[in-house]
Formats: sequence, C-alpha cells, structure tokens
Amino acid sequence: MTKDEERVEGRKGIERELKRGSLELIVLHLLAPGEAYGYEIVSMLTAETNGALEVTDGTLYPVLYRLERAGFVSVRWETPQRGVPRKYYKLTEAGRAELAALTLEWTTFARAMAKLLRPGRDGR
Amino acid sequence: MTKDEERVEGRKGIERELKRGSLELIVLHLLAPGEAYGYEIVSMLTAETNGALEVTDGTLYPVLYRLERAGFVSVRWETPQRGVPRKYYKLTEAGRAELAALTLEWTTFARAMAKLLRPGRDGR
DNA sequence: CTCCAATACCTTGCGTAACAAGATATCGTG
DNA sequence: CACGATATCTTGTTACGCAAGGTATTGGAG
Repeated sequence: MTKDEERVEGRKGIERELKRGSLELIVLHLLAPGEAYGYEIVSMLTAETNGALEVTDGTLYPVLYRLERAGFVSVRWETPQRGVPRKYYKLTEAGRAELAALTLEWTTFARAMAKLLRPGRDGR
Repeated sequence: MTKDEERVEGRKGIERELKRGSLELIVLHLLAPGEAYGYEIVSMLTAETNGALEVTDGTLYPVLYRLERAGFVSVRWETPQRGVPRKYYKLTEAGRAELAALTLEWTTFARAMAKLLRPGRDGR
C-alpha cells in the first residue's frame, strides 16, 4: 500500500500548504554548513527528515532561482571529471541574515500555533 | 509598550505563507469548545494569540464556507433581540475527526521542521 | 558505434489559498 | 435620518508548490 488514488472524502493532505513559505528557510538552512548542488539538496532533505519533508527538483529549482535573484545565494558551476556539470549554491552574507530572520519568523509562528493548540485554553 | 511595531517596508514577511493550510486547523480548533460566529472567531484568534495570528474577516469567511461545504461544521442563524443576525458555526463529528487529523499533520510537520532547524546537525 | 539509463538542470501550466478592498444589510444613538 | 458599529459576503490579485515534461551530458551494455 503505497500511494492510492482512492478518494478519501476531500482529505488531500495539507503538507503542500504547510510547506508554503518554509521552503526558502529549509533550503537556506541546508546550505548553511557549506555549498551544495540542486539534486544534492533534494536528497539531503529527504535523508535528514526521513522523508517527512520531501521536495521534487521541479519545486526546488524555482526556489533556488528566487534565492539567487534575491542575493541570498551565490552560484558556481563545476564540471567534475566524471558526470554531468553541477551548479553549486552557497550562502551569501545576506543569505545568512535571511536565514536568521526566517528562522525567527518560523519559531514565532510555530510557538503561537503550539500555544493555541495546547489543550486547556480555557482563558487566562 | 515602547516598541512600536512599525511594519518595515522592505521585509515582506512570510506569515501569510506560513499560515497556509493552518487556518482550517485553527478555526476547527477554535470551534472545539462550542459554537461561535464569524466575527467572534476573528476576535478570539486575535485575543488568544496576542495578535500573533491575526486574520481578517475576508479571509475567514471563505474558510468557514469550505468547512461547511466539507461537512466539518454545521450552521445556524440566530437573530438576537439586539444587533445584527449572526451565523453560528459548530463542529460536526466529521469536523472533530478532521480536527484530530489536521492537528496530527501539523505536529508532524512542525516536529520535522524543528528537528531540521535544530542546531548541531553537523551529522558526522 | 548505438542505444539506454542515470544524472542533473530547467520550464510550463494548474490549482489553491490568504488577503485587500469593497459591497450589503441591520441595528442603535445622537 | 444620518452615521457608525456590527456582521456577513464577494471579487480580484498574488504567490507558490507540484506534476509533468523537456534538455543535455555521461558511461556502460550490446
């Protein structure tokens, strides 16, 4: 039982929506230790979250492009002796600042959600 | 008090994106203790999160409509002796199940994010 | 040599959801 | 009776994740 086309009464999963706005943060975070290339980031994400946060390359590349455009990552092509050329991404100074800002935004939001969802919110 | 939270023009903020997919969960959660009407939900949310998770009514009503359409809430009009008619929303059984499911989805996602963002993933 | 799978990058179109802005209707008060 | 407050609803805009498809290079199998 892997993926099923069974109609589940309108339940489609909201992971896609939850990811919204988190992807830039995720990618910036994955680039923090050092540079990486596109396909690598995809597999890093799958590996580090045990599949809880997967992303396809078709999703990732637009994100990387946005980050590059915003000046948060710098880009370097490398052609290894074996294999296809790779495009390596690396955080810039602005990227590190953005990473910090987004991390703060995320934790603030998550904290508010957690507090709201915590049972026993009968007021005060 | 002294901090005036002026919205900085440069930073767009990703709260909108972060909220994505969380609103249904939030609303279902706010309806869990009992019924409430639209405007009330808006003020409940603002109050209970100290403004951390605000929503405008123009955002809320489509959410409520979706929930009604999906059978997660039932609706009842009430015309009080004083004031404008109000539309009261109440969780259905399916709504409670959905609340549980969405809560699980949220916590799973939040946990994955927290684990990813946790510093010290130098990962050998 | 040719074909094919794997690697790696990139693009297009679709669906959806939050929000701003505005419309509508009713009530209470000056 | 006009005006603000309450309350609901609608419309248009914008943004982004994703499926699906496309391109290019490489190396191995036949």
